[in-house]
Amino acid sequence: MNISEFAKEAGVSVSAVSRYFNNGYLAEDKKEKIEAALKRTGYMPSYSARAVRSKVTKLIGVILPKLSSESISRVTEGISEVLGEEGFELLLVNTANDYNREISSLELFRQNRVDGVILLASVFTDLHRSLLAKMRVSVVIIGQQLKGYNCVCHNDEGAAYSMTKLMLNKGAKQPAFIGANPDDKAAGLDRRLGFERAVKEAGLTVDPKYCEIAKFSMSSGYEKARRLFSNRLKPDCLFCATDNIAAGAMQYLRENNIRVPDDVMVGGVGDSRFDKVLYVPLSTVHLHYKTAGIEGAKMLLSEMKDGSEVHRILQLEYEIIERESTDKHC
Amino acid sequence: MNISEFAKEAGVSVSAVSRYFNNGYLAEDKKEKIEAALKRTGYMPSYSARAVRSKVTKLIGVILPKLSSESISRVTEGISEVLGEEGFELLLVNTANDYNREISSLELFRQNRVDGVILLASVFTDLHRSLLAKMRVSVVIIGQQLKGYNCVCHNDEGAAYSMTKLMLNKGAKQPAFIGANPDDKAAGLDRRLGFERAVKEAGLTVDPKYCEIAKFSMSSGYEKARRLFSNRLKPDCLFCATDNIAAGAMQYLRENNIRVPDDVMVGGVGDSRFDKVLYVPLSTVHLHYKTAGIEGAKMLLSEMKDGSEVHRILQLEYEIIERESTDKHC
DNA sequence: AATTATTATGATATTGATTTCATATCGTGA
DNA sequence: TCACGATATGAAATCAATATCATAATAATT
Repeated sequence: MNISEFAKEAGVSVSAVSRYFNNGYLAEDKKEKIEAALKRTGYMPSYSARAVRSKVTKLIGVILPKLSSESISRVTEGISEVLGEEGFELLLVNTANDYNREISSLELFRQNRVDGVILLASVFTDLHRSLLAKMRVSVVIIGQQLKGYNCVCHNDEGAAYSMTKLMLNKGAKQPAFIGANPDDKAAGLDRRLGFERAVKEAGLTVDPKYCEIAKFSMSSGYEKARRLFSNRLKPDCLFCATDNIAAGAMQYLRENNIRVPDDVMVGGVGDSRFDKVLYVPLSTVHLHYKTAGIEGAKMLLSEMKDGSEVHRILQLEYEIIERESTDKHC
Repeated sequence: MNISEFAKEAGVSVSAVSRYFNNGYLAEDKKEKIEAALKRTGYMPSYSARAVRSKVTKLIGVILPKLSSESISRVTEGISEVLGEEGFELLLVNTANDYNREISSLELFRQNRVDGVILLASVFTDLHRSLLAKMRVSVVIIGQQLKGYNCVCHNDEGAAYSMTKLMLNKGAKQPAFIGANPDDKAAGLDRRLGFERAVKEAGLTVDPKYCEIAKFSMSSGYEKARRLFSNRLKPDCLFCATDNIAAGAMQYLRENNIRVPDDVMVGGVGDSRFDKVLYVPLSTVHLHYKTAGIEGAKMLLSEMKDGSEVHRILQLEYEIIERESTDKHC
């Protein structure tokens, strides 16, 4: 059933029906006629047709590297909370860390499918930049910084610095590092730089033999810990770029009777749900993931409203959470 | 820029452009003209306009009770994998366990917004049923059973039964239970029934004093464990309806020097990532969440293709994973 | 060679809504 | 009483695409 059939059924004009759904001038008796007919027929206006004429889809495209990650789903929850409030729905694309899917979904969002885009990318290439430039809708980037766009990001360098410093302050002399791919500027590069700054500031040197790069999984953390500890290397503190990596690494330590924190202190980033129930509760850095989602969504809404060309970068701070894994007295 | 402006720019007819994007008959030289013009202009056809005429949105509505849950995000990952393959995108609605949002998103999906719907509901009311009946697109339900619809669900009763039985077989005589809201048929009621069947089969009785209902969170599990163990009650095995609840409960046991498994065995459901890195690795039941998403999506695709009125229920089986938390010898 | 199939074409109708426009009615202040 | 703004109305134009249709040009089959 379409609007004109429905209008006939209700005994009013097509315009009246449209006005009913769009808060135009409409006499009370017509409203009643329409409401009665709505109950009889269950008619609903077509969103696609509405979108053609009014150019509003009430859809926001959200591009994610994966779905089953605690940090990402917290961001998404924040986004969904704010946008849901304003009557927007999310068109979610899971790129599964696949570069091509990321590109093709940006293409997709150029087809008048969405009113705005929120991008949680990990890597930016030239192709990303050129596609983003072609976008005709507002774009907000969460988790990374890109000049010319509204961004919400975390102080990754600071978070890594503080956590490493916390361990070095307790007397550690041989720091080790398990990080992420440095192409990922935030979680990979910046957290590495924070680690290095703390090490250098403590008058120590960053030894590449004590540094590993892992994937974002527990099993990868386990594997890299094996490489770090199975040689004659003897790190006395270990900074991991994510809690998942840290949890995997600690599993290796446990299986090999390396005591935490007595033999090695361990620190992570992310404040994952499981941190406090690990066999040694894990010290970590809380990053405001949900807040990032909330603020990113608000930024998008305001950019969509003003159409302002001024872009700003909102960097959220962090909080150190100390638990037993770094509870050592010098 | 719209199709007719673009057609003029490319020097071909509007029909030719439409055929180019829809694999109709088209001569090679026109294809080339169009491709050249595409590069020059960056034209993209409007999806909304296309949807009005062709009644295909290439969008699947997915209704979830929350985003930041490991089990749910695994289901979603499975869904996204299969549907992405077929060129569908997900219109995600996070109901945040809010009954009204669930209803309103079903309403939303009646407005020709999506080609199909996947519903991960926990509770079914009459209003749910009547709205589902009004749906003009295919619907698949994941995680619960509802007559008249294609469903993919887990053997929740069996999973709970087997895990409880495992503990009782090791000599436990005083079983305890921390479950979920029984309005949630699958995770609440069925897992409770499985627990009860195992208890009765072992010749024991289900004592309500040893049963608690928790929310789906670690902190709620902690709280309910406190209530269970702080009285003079002395359970020697504890079945929890989810791993999150179990992890919270174990945290309480640890803080109160109640040994696992020596004093109490603990079993959960869900095979969460963190299970094996808990201070006592947790025995659990693996439910095929991702498979549920994959199979649900496939069901939806085939229902959309045939438009068949035959509905089937696919019940996925489970696998017991034994770890230290139940590793006790009688 | 005649007859079908297949490929190819572009004008026009159609989809289901909103927007515009010309016009009518009503209450209120000058 | 007149003029003006606010309220109200429905026909028709518009949005950006696809579907239909009538028709032409090849290719394949008898």
